[in-house]
This record gives sequence, C-alpha cells and structure tokens, in this order.
Amino acid sequence: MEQSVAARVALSAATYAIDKPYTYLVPPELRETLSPGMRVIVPFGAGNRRTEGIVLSIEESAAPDPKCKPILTQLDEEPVLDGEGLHLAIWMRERYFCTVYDAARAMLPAGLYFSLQDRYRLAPGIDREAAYEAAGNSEYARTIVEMVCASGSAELGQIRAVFGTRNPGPALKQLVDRGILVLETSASRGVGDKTERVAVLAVPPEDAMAQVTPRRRSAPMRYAVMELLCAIGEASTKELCYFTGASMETLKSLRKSGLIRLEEREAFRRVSVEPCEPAGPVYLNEEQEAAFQGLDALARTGTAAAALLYGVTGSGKTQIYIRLIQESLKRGKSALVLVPEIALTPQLLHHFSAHFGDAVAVLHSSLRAGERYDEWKRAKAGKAQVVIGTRSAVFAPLRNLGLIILDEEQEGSYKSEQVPKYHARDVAKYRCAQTGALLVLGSATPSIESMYQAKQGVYHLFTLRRRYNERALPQVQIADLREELKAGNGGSIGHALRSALEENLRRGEQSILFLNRRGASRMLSCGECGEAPTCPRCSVYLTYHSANGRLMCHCCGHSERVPDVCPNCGGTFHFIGTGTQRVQEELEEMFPGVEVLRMDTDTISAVHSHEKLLARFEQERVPILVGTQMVAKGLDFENVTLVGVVAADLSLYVDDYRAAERTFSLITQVVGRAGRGEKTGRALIQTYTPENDVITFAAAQNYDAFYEQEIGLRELRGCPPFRDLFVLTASGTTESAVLQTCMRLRRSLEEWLRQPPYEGYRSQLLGPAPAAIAKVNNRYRYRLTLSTRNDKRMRALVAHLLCCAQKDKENRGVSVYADVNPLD
DNA sequence: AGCACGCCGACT
DNA sequence: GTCGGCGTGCTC
Repeated sequence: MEQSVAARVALSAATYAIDKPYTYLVPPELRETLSPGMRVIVPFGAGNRRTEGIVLSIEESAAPDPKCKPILTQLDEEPVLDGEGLHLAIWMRERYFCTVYDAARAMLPAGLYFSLQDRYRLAPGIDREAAYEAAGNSEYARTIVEMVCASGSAELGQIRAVFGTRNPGPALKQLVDRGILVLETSASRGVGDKTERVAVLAVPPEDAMAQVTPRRRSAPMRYAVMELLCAIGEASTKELCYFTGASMETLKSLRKSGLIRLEEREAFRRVSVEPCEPAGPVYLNEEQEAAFQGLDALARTGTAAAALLYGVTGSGKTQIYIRLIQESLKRGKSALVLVPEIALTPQLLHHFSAHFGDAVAVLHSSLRAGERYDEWKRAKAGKAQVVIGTRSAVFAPLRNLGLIILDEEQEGSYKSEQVPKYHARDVAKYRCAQTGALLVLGSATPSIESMYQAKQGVYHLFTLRRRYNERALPQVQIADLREELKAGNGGSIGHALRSALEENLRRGEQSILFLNRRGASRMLSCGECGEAPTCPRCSVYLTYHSANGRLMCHCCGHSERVPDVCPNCGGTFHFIGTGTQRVQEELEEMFPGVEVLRMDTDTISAVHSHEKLLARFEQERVPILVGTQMVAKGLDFENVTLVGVVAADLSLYVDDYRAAERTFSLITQVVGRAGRGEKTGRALIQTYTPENDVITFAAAQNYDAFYEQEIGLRELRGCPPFRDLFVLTASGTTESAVLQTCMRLRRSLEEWLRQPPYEGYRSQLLGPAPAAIAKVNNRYRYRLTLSTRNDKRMRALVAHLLCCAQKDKENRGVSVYADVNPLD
C-alpha cells in the first residue's frame, strides 16, 4: 500500500468566512521539492478554478480523502516564508480578521507576486474537426472552439472579452470535461531576478598566473584580468572589463583555457543611498549612556522585552539606536528599524548607512518594486543584518532577530488602512515575543497606550529629558484667532503671526508655517448659489489639483474637467479652502515679492521632490515655507527661527479618540523644530481656543500633564489602552440593505453580550452610524463600534459574527468587515 | 466571493 | 435544444 503525501494550503481564493487550511495531494514529482512556505497553484471549488495558495504543512497520510485534489504546480523553488512567517500569518488572521493568505501577501514584497493566466488549447489527439463536431449546436462552444483553433490556444481573458456580458464558463467547463480542451494555468511574476555574469577562478591562483605570465607581452589583457581576479577571487564580468579594459572575448578565451568559469549570479539592485564617509564612534552623554546601558542589558538577556524610550525632541535617540544595533550585530543578531515615513527622514538614513554601510537594507513604499524585492532578498539571504523601513518592513525576513526599534511609535502611519489592517507595533511586539528580541519604542510624545504600559511596568521606561547640546526650547506664544475675527480679519494669518513674520524677513531668517490638516487642498464653490462640485460616486467634495488642472476625488480617484459655469445656477466658480495654497496666496499678497514655498501632497508627486524642495528651502534660504504634516517631521534647519501653527484647533475637533494625542504630538514636534541652530527660535500657535489644555500643554512642551489629563479621559470614554474599539463596517450599493445588515449585526451582538462569558465584559456598543465618509465608490457604509476588552474570546466572537454575517443570505450584496482601532 | 446545479420561462 | 435568471449550497 503506497503512502500518500498531503499538504495543508492557505488559499488566495478563500474569503474570510471559508478561510481554513485546505488539504491537497502532493503529486509524486513534487514530493522531493515541495516544502512549507512555498506557493502553489491548486484547483478550487466545483469549477476547479485555478488559485494560488501557500503551503502551511506537509504530512504523510495513510488513507487519502477521495475528494482530495492534487496540487498542480509548485511556484517557488524555495520557501518565501519560514515557519516563523507562517505562524505570524496565522496570528494575523486571528488578530486582524483577514485570511491567512492576505496576511502572507502583506509579508512579501510586491516583486514576488504572481499573476495567473488561464489558457485553453485543444486536448492531445483532438483535431479541428473533432472539436467542431463536439461543439455541436451550441453557439458558445462554437465560438470558443473557433478562438482556440485560430491561434492554437486562447486565453481566458480574451474569451471573456469576446463574450462581453455573456458567461463562457459553463461551455468551457463542458468542453474540458468532454476532453476536447485542456486548461493550462501559468504564473508570471512582475519582477524577475536580475542576474549578472560573474567570473570565478577555476584553478589555484599560482597555476593561473603561471599560465598567463609567459605570454604577458603578447596577451596583456589576459594577464591583467587574471592578476585582478587572483587578487579578489571573483568579480562580475562587467567590473572586470571596466577595471582592466578587457573585452568579453578575453574572458571567453580565458574560460576556453580552463582558467576561469563564468557563472550567472543574482545581481542586487542596490538602493542609492548617497555614499558617505564611515562614521566614527558614537559618543553619548550621561543620560543617553544610562538609557543605552539599560536597554542593552535587556537586549542581552535574549528574552523578549519591550521598552519605551521617551526622549524630548533633540535628546539624541538616534545615537542610542545606533549603539544598540552595534551591540546587537556584535552578538550576531540582526536589527530592524521602523520609521513612519522614510522620505522625511533622510538624515536618519544617512546616519545608518554611515555606521553600517552595506549591512543596511532599506524597505519602503517609494522604492520601485524591483529595488524593494532586492532589498528583501538581501535581508533574507543574510547579506543585510540591519533593515530600515516603513510599516511593511516590520515583516522583513531577518533571521536571528535581536532588536526591533519603532521610531516615533505614536505615528498613525504604523496602522495599515488596507487589508490586513495590522498595526506594525503589534506585529513587532509579536515578532519580539517569538524570537526573544528587544522591542524599543522611541518617541518624544509617546502614544497614551505605550506610556500607560510603561507606567504599569509592562514596558521598561527610559527617559531622556535633556536636549542634545543643551539647546534652549523656543519661546512659545499663543495667539487668539477669535480676536482677529472680532477685528474683522477673517484671513488665516493673524496680526501677531504677521509681525513675527515681518521681523524674520527683516532679519533675513527663515520661517515655517504649519497647517495641521490632512489633504488640505482647494475646492470650488459657486459664487452665486454656493454649490460645490461633489464626487458622483462618493459623499465628498471634489478638490482641485494644480498638477493636472482637474477636479479630483480623494476617495475613488474620479477626475473631471473644471466646469465653466455652475451647472446648478450658471454662476461662476471660485476657489475656496483654508489649505496650504490659500495660506500661500495670503502670504504672497501680504508680502509682495517675497518667495513662499509650499509643501503638501498636491505639490509632491515625483518620488524625490520633497527632498529637492527642502534642499531648495535650505540652500536658497527661501524666506517662508508653508506645509502640512510633513514639515513637522525630522527637519533640522539652521536658519529657521520662527515656526507658526496656522490653526492649532483644526486637528482637534475630529471624531476620533486620538485627536487630542495627535494634535499634542504635532504641535509639540513643530514647536521643537524652531531654533535648532545657534539662534534661539520662537513658535507661534494660532488658535480659536487658547484656553484648551491640549494646546497649552503642547505650547509648554508638557507631556506629563497632557498624559495625566488624557489617560483620565480615555478611561472615562472606554478607549485604548483600557479597551479597544472593534469597528464592524457594512458596505453595499443599497443604503437600506447596508443599514439592515448593520442592525441585524447589532441585534445578534447584543444577544451574545448578554450571555456568559461576554456578559462579564465591560463593553459599549454604538451604531449603526454612517461612516465618516458615508459613500465611497457608490457604496454606502455604516458601522457599529464595540468598545471592549480585546482578548482571544472577544476576537473569537467578532470573527464568528463576521463569518455568520458573510454567510447569511439576508446580507446578500452587502459586505462586512472588522477593524480594530481604525484611523478614522 | 465564485461557481455549479437545478428549476423555470422564453425564444426558435 | 439552448440560454438567461435566480435561489441555494459548497469550496480540500
């Protein structure tokens, strides 16, 4: 009796409700090569449609299930995820209500993604005649057979295109079942492995030199190549030719003589980090040294630990990171550094490459897919032991992980807004727990959650209170915008800010104005009736994009021409909005002839343009820079002595429990920016609510007071860290159906919450309420918010309800998903 | 989510 | 016969 081998596979075609390991037979020809963590193509469902999957485990099974289907193709030569990675994917499913495959996909670089093509051709032994005969009277079958015969094979996409709205599925299935056609599924990958030719010595160096030296005069190139190659062992053919002046012919003749071998090697497309001098040793002040010693002691234990490094702006957290990584590398362990937005931290990148050179791999979203893939491979191959990157870099395939650092851990960009909706901080914590690595959360304004954990003793707390170089904090002034309104000034620049700007202009010093508002862009409004163009598919106003001169929707990407006149009343449109553009215009009017630079998502499209913009600001000493969020980040300019917050309240009154935290953090960071050079700086905060504690605490850079107040509110409101918010969202094209689904969901949730074990949970259920943007892409969205303890049992309940809702035929046409502590 | 299957009515 | 439409049920 022959033993059969079966594999448990997570499938990409499985939805959340039916996601589980599916068992497939491993065909004999794959038994030697297939192992867990490799991707495969398998047939799925009654139609046996081809789908991608990832092998979770392989086992011998004595009695195979008769309905067990075989794996069709092995897609990877070696595992793309190791055991740790597979466990992480399974953990993510439980934690973030996504499928295992969704999680696995998020962990891999896009360069590794496959796309599948289904192609039909005539089965062996079937000719044209036989095929037509088999098609018989069926018009569908005839059409398909014609297509296949015309060019030998037909791609499913082509067939679908020809069929238009009609469905070729049943006819195709029948032709395949009757043995007329065969289906071949191929996988193609966007980014291939880039290879390069490498020349390797084929004989001992002495023998090689002995052969070429006698003919040194007549064949100088052969000699030169061998001389170089003997010195360095191996080199790419390109480099060899470049340095010796030899041609490929020379190398081929050397190969013919048996002196060298030419091999294809993978070439890594290195991300260009501007070359820099290797950095000298890092010097720490007492406070830094104490924090470093404490953290390193934790790292040395090799048991998982988490620490919060709370250091005011300019206290030198980066030097501590570098020392920790150095020590980690000495112990043979790798390190992972996460930053909120890599483009805004060029200095940090520089520091790292200066200290670690080629050991650093950089992973972030603005890399081209190929570059990202290469950096990923360098990490996986152990060629890079330090990875620095944004959110998704938390999955970097580093082995022997000793340290994960999350810089600016309070940043919202660590939370993914797409499926899987993971938080990099949680994933980092999990990876550290699994590998015994140390997690370091660094921040000048820690998230309330992290500080709470630190105060509870869950995280070790290290505090840096001294600014590096002992620079004084800027003078901070709060300006009341209500006074401006009373005085009839409806503009965004009050008189205090105006005179501060004037003074700076006079002194030839630079100023930065900060607008704490997301997507602050221009809108159109009709001068007659006030009508503003809205998106036809979403419930938002369209915004004007200067880059293409069109109105665009930020939700769905819809774009349209700017209408000549108001379609409603025939009036003329004009631009409105308190965006950066408006502020820029106001400033230009206020200070004629003074250049004002603007930096926001509208001006930044090309990959490196913010760097260029900032470089211009610094080098050409442009007097004023206006920008959003991004000007608040790690910028360090000598000549900037004034920082203005245009309207501090803008980010405060938002329906989100993090609004206060975010506002505090932004203002604190911005204020910390002023006067980082020799000159003392000042900061001016304009606000409509000067008495608001968040603003006064931020102005005073008083985190502790802010924390004490905010933690009380969080407890009162049942927000993190005391409870988590599970947000269940239903969406669909029929508003009433979406609302009905939400109500049913609410009723069944209430039912469960009345019974043990859930009746013991302190929880609160809100909704259904329309989502912040009620309609996106013609889909209405309603949501329920459950504030409760986030433990395994509660997640199991949410998962159960999601599955039921997705299977319930009453919810037809409505999709339901869950997110924990979503951003909006 | 797909997709088949089964059933009905319509078209020819 | 052949096809569209629609409800139902399953996916190794």
